[in-house]
Amino acid sequence: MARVTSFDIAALAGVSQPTVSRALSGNPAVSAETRARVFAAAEALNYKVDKNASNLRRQATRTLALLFFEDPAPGETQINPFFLSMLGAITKRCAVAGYDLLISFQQLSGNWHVDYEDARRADGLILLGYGNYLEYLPRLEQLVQQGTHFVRWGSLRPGQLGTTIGSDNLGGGLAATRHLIERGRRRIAFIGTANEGAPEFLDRCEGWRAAQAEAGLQACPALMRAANSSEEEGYAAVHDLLAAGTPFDAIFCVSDLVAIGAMRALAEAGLRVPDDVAVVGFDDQPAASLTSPPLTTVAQDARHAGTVLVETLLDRLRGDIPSPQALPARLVVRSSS
Amino acid sequence: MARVTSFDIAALAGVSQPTVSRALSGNPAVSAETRARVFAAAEALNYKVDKNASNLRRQATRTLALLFFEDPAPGETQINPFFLSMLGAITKRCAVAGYDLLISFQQLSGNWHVDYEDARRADGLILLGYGNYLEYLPRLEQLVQQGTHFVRWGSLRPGQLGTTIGSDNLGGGLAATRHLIERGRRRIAFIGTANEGAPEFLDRCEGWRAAQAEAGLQACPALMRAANSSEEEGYAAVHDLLAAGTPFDAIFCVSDLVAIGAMRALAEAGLRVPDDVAVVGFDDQPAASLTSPPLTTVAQDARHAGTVLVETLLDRLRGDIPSPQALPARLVVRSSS
DNA sequence: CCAACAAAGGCATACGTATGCAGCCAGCGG
DNA sequence: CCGCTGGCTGCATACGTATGCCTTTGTTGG
Repeated sequence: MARVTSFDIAALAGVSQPTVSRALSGNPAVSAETRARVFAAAEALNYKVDKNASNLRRQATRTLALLFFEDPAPGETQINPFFLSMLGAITKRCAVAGYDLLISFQQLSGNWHVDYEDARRADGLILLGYGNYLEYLPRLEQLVQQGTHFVRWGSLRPGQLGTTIGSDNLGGGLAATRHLIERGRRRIAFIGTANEGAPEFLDRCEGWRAAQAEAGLQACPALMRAANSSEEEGYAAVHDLLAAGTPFDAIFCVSDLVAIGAMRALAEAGLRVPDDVAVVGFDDQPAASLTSPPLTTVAQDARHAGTVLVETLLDRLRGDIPSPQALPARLVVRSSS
Repeated sequence: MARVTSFDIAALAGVSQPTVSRALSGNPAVSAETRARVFAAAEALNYKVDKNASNLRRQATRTLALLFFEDPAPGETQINPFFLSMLGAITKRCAVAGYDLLISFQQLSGNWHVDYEDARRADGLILLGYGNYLEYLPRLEQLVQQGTHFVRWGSLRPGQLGTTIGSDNLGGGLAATRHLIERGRRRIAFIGTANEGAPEFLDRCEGWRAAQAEAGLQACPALMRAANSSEEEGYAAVHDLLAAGTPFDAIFCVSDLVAIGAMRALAEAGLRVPDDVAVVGFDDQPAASLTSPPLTTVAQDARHAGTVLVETLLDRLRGDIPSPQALPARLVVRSSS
């Protein structure tokens, strides 16, 4: 069963191969009746354009590549559900726009695989993932000079390459902490890594600080503990916090997973949520509504985020220069606060 | 900045373009020193093969396509974490094998997009997802005749196209139910859709039935309720079960999400888990260990499953005909039973 | 009635690679 | 010394499409 090519269509429709190409791509120089004949022939033979040939000729790929940067933590096997939901939305939006999506996982700890390989296969790149993959951005600079566009998910900072889309992490941190203050909490702990290696977390931390300043309170350094996005680290952090003895009546965690670990540590210590300690998370992952008590958290809309990422990238491909965009982070109040 | 082609490498290395091609693809007819010169030149110019041209010439794509069939349930936006973990493993395994992965979401309810389009872009297909996408398999038959190979994740039944890989659903159902019987439960409910539209669930149901038969018990139809894989349906099913009045002391649920919903319904009715009613789920999703009490469940190793899928497909591409394979489903006992 | 012009479609070609085939040269046996 | 073999490389070409350019035909205005 030989391949069906545009020459076959041409023969069947009684026209030349170039006319087939023009007809199928909507070139207005083709008359309506010719176009109809071509379409009928293509339909009859179940013809599909060979994208390799088409892309080769046009020097474009109609493909976007998603580079997912994995957490370098060894043994880490779970992918954050947040990113996965995003992936679903990205995939769908690409399909709607007629773009293919190529997925590539990048190990931050290991070698850098992106270089020209991926760039040649795709018109644009979407950067996504854990950790501070920002340090790799300079290596993208040469790609940009070759005409590759990209967008990335992360923390909005000035002077970045490509276009950055991210949650309003500062606003989310503010909302969460204000909420705790409104509920009468005065000694609010912060659990999360707050350094340049995790810019989003740093922004959330800044919200925690600013909300307290607004209320005339002072963020207490003794109530900060580092934790990346895992339950174990959340557990360990609160365990440590309790051992240190500084009193606190609320915890703002940088992610739901951390919050779940935190609640486990509190329960073990015989503390009640929210009576003794209120807990607020971040993400609104599915698990957040399943904890006991259900977790108050800051919701990020992963599907919307994915859609915006793709649309922004498509804008760039069209030549526009879209501005960075902060997506809303909305407080969802449940029973843990 | 013009593209770097194999002609540029040829010029720099002082050889012809075909020699470059041969050297880079490891053709043994190229002498070691020539090969070294070519590699050095390619390195110097940061040359990467143009896959469009390469694929066009070779009539192969070095690409696998993942067709994900979505639940037709309207408004369903969450992707099952199980599939998402699988996706991660699939992606990684493809990368290791030097294949690209193209991802395409298919709406069962809507149009069928696979046809020749995807097939032309990929050497092989991986079918994955919810619902009974089996009914679409006949449409793949013509693809198979065109030389496209595929593997699918699902329930192992004889006479299927491609190669099927799936969990040992029957064994998992057996293990879960035997466990409940060992713990002294005698009236075990089954929550899950048990019809041909969800073959995996049907297999799990069969395990439930068989384990009871082994113990001289009889599976009670009055203790069965339908539910697909959502918390709401699990909740509604148990709600309904309680209203019906038939007594029961255990529930085997087809998924963790259903089990979580079930536990919520039990809690609302004032029943204690596991004292009054034991609950067992299926999947061992991350959320399973976070419920209170932590959920006993049947674990499927999603990452392993993804790896096996890719390896099986690669076997097929090499011309082997791998057998269907049932992957172990292992009981994880926690406190809900 | 002819020139000028627009519409429609054909011709030729290029995109970058991989490969069948032929050629060249060195080595070796006769 | 010649012919043969085998290792290595170059030549020519094909993969299937898209597009610049030219030709053909029909139309219109002067």
